[in-house]
This record gives sequence, structure tokens and C-alpha cells, in this order.
Amino acid sequence: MSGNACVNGGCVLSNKPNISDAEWQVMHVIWERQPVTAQAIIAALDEQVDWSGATIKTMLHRLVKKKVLRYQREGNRYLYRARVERSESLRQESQSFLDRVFGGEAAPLLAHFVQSGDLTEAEIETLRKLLEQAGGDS
Amino acid sequence: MSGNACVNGGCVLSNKPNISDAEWQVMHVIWERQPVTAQAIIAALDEQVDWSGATIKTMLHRLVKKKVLRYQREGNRYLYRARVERSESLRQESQSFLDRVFGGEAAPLLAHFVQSGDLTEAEIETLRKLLEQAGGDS
DNA sequence: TAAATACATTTACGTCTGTAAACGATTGAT
DNA sequence: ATCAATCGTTTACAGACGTAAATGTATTTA
Repeated sequence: MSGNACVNGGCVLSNKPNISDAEWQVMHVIWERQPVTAQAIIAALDEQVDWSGATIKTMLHRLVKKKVLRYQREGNRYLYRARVERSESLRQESQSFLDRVFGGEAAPLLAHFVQSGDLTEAEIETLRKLLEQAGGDS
Repeated sequence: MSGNACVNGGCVLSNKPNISDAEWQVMHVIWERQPVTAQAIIAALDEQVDWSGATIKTMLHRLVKKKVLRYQREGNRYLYRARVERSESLRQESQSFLDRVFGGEAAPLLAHFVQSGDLTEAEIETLRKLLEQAGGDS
């Protein structure tokens, strides 16, 4: 995914923390249940993916290094918490996706998803209202 | 981005070709102007990014290897063409993004972009119509 | 207190990616 | 025909990622 700038045959992280594919799965669990132990995270993910506990611990470690997570010792184990807000991460990742794949054009992206047909009637209604608000503002 | 499954300490490509961040930039140019030479691609990208020609050639090479591009010799140089349709790539990448970041929920994603406020009045109108169609279908 | 258990930390390894220089082949010009 | 310019191919390298085993450390149990 995005977020790294490279020079001189090497790559460095950009200012914004970038959460990898697999790491997003971990973050979803953490945002939902924080503060949470590695155990609980592993248990929660066990229903969704097929990773060994060691793998998830590696991710936790990397997320801490990236300053996306922080932890608090609690006896033997850690309690993990997010250091970045879910909404902010969504925003950044969405913007990066929009730029990368849709060249920054929000309308085609929206059209794409609206036409994908995954929306329920209620969702459509909600969006209609949101669109009205968006229209009124300008 | 997504698309690789790993086993045994190694990673292998999944069935779907995955286009990296930087590669998307190249692909946008190609979809717009194909068939197109490396020269033209490099020239077009020169206005947008700060990569050396060599870098872009590497990407072209990798995209060919990934079977995202094909080429046709034309004397000394190649004419590059996409082997995958833009719309199909958008679809796949969008789906993967939706799953990864929004847990597969299209409505929150759409709400997010509608509220981002980047839409013009005309775009809002267009989307309103699309929503009506989407609603009528179900 | 010693052994077993449960955690976290370190090490590992192959692939992908960003970035580009070096090298080889082909073509155009003199 | 040879030299220079052009274009594609190979090689390079460091960081990120997916995946996980091995190792070290602290806690619980016998």
C-alpha cells in the first residue's frame, strides 16, 4: 500500500504511518475491543483468518514500532491500545486509495460503489440524505 | 496492497494480479493512451512524478511479468498495451479496499466520501440519480 | 523452590516494492 | 561501415510484508 518514499536504493517510511493489509485485520479488532491483550486479539482473529499466534504477535510488534499501537504492561502481559483513531486512519487510507486508484476523483469512485449493487434500501435512503446535505452546503 | 498469500516463510502471488502503488500511476497513463511507447509513458509521467526513466522501465517490465501489460515490437521499441481492463482493475482494487479498510461495508465507505466534501453540485446530482436507479432495482 | 506455563522479543526467510545504475542490442546518422 | 544514440534487459539493494519458529523472561503451579 502507500506511504513509503524511497531514495538511494532504499525505502523509508513517509510521515504518515501506513498500516499493511494484514495489519488492518488486527487493527479492526483492536479498535473494537481496546484495551485488549494479545491473547484476546489472537482469539478474535482465529475466527476470521488462519494465522498462527506468532504471526499476530509479529504484527503487534510492528504496529507498536510504527507507533500505531501502544501498550501498557499488566503483570505478565500487555494491554494494547490504538494510538491513532480509527476514523483518522480510515480517512488517510481512503484518501490514498482515492488518489491511487481513481486519480483523486471522488465522483467516479462513488458511482462505482453505488452501482456495485451491494446497498440495502435503508442504506440508499441514508446516502440520499447525506447527498442532500452535501448539496445544501455548497 | 493485497494479493499475496504466503506459506512456509515465503510469499506467492495470488491468482489476481496485484498492481502496486507506483504501478498504478503507470497504468493510468497506459489505459489513457494505449498503445503507447515507454518514451511516451515516461514523458507523460514526468509531469506528475519525479522518477527516472529507468525506474519506469522497471515498472513496465514488472507489469509485463505480472501479465498486466503486453507489448508489441515496433522496430526498435515496444508498444505497450494493457491486458486487463481498467474497469476490471478498478473493481478488484475497490473490492479489496472495501474489505480491508471498511470490513466489506460499502455504506460507511460511501458516507465517508460523500462527507469528504469534494463533490461538485453536478456530481451530486449525478449521484442522486444513480442512487435512485439503485433503489428502483431492488 | 523447581518445573511448567504463558508471554513477549528476536531471529529468519522469501517475496514485493521503490528506486535506479549498468549492460547489451538495435537503429539511425555520418 | 562505424559511431553514437536509443531502447530494452539485467542486476542491485534496502526497506516492507507475510509468515512463523526459536529464544528469553516472568508467572503460576506442584
